Amino acid sequence: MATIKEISRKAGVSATTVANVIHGRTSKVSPATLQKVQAIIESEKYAPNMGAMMLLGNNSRIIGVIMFTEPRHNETVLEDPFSSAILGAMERDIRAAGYYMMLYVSSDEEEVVRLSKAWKMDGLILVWVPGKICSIISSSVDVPLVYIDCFFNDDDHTYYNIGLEDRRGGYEVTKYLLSMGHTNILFLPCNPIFPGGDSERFSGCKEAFTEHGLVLTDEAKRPLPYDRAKREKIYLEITGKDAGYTALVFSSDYYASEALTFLQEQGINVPDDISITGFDDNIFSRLVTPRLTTVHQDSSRKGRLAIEMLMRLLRGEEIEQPRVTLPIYLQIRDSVRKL
Amino acid sequence: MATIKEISRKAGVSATTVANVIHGRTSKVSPATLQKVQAIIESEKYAPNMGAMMLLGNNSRIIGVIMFTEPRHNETVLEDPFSSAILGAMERDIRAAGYYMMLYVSSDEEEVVRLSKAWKMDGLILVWVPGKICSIISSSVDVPLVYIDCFFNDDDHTYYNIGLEDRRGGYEVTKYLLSMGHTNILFLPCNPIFPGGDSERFSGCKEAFTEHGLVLTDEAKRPLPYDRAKREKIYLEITGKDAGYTALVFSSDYYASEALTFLQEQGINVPDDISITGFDDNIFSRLVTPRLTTVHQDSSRKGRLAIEMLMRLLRGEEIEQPRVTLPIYLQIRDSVRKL
DNA sequence: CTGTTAGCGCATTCAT
DNA sequence: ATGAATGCGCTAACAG
Repeated sequence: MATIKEISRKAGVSATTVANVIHGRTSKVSPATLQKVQAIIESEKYAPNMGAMMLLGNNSRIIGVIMFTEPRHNETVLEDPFSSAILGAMERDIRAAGYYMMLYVSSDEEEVVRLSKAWKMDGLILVWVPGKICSIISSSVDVPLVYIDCFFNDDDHTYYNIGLEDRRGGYEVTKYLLSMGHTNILFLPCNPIFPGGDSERFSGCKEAFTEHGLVLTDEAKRPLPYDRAKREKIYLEITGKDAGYTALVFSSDYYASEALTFLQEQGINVPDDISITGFDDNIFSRLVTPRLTTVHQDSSRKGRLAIEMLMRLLRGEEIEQPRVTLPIYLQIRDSVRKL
Repeated sequence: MATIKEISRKAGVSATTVANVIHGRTSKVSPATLQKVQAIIESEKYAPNMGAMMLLGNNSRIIGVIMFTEPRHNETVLEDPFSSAILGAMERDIRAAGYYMMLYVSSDEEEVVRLSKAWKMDGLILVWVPGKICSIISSSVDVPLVYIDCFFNDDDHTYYNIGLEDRRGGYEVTKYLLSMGHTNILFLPCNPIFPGGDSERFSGCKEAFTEHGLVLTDEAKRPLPYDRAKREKIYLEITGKDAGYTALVFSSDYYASEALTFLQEQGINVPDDISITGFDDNIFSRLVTPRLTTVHQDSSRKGRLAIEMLMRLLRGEEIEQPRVTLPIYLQIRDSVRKL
């Protein structure tokens, strides 16, 4: 509430002197005044008006964190431990760097652009933005931008992205399934939340089949709806005898765990009746019984690296590697049966 | 980037006219000018400078969401589905109401006060703030404040809080355990994240014992440390024969699931060797085997109600019930054995 | 060492 | 119907 002007009035000095004290320019202030002014600043609990700062410097120290997801899915998106881990890591590092975090869930690029301008954001983190939209945002926003798990179609801009070996993830898990004798698999992406990554992962699956002398068609891909009841219907359908699948390849531990638990409750045994694999290797995969065989990724590291890169960009440092691809590895547990 | 002034220059009109167009005061602008100005606003992608707004109106449309937790715990706090659910709900409703969400994890009340002033926040949501600190914050901040899961010591202020029947939660679960023959129980709070609620829950446990003609002493309370390895040591220790406990009463599904899974891996069977109960009834409780008997609460509703109350306060509406206590119920599943 | 001033972008009041 | 002027809080350049 207290402004510099008020403090200067109370101290009987000019606003500049107060500003000098605040900014530690002690050489420009006499010790006596310094003491007096500091005391008042303390007692008045002075806090700079960020609005004035924004007006002045054209920046705000706000980092916008945009989860690019459909509104209807909002309530759930933060509930996936994958999002939470990224978010938690980013919040901590943004704060540690002396910035402020504004969190926004939206799938409207115009809104994102407007937001970043209105708040004079110093930088943006964008999660799960479809390729075409990345280029729109990149060309409309003129502050540092770091994407997480995005895939780009053009090379007009230098995109900074923290990604993952998605393709290799799909490849490794499928290769493993093939080695266990599974040739009838179904890939279940969490469409449309993460389109780019899922198609990469599916490509990896196909690659493993090809290498094995087999073919995996697009028929082997079944996107999961947002509605839980609908998903459960699908789980039953695809585990029926007619379907003939021996393994379900999920694109997240979240849905894999959900399916595993649901199926067991329905008397369908995992992995005896059907094998299941996940993706992420988050806490869910260790909680369920049987524990999930899954593809490991370090999601909180994604958040950390994204902020680290953004801070580098803010300092104007050179980025030697604008596109980071974090490694995955196959975490074999107990949810796949050898045929 | 484009300012009103720039637009007015391009349109060859005054800034006031542009402002009139922006604010829909069409009666004060001729149709021709309106058209022309609107076109330029559109093409320039005008976005108001929130800094100027803050300076002008002394408010910012920012809602601060403060998770009051120790720094070292930061990375984990958002990973508990309980936090995520609240957070997801709040983000959505804050955005829907045309406000912006600034997320901050801190356990420094001075920092919180400074933050709220610096950003001229319109309102604050405070989660898990210890009682003494609530009164400090409430007296230092002069915008609407809604607490979540906080407990207050004084009555100097009108506190707005979205709470839970914590005591009854502890009571119900303990009564159930007693009815199943368990008289040697250990309560495991997630100290010190949630001090008020945990002591309420423990009081409920004691109450059930008293009602049953028994006494539960403070010995039956064992706070869990942040470090996972240390927790696992505790899990082993308290399930040893020397300890003699027949049931572990956790204060969150998060730790209950962790313990359950860990113990099963160590060859300690749940519920045959030891019974376990959780608290929250989140997704974890349905994922583990055996499924957790737990105390149900609707955490996303907590978030929704908090924002709803804050919006009422912002509109200056009367709040008939400043302290909401959401109901719990006992969700019986399979993690407790009848002795 | 200390004070004065201009200007950042905007809404508002008061002219014209 | 349109425009000019003011001030919100702050910093930096400049003047004393």
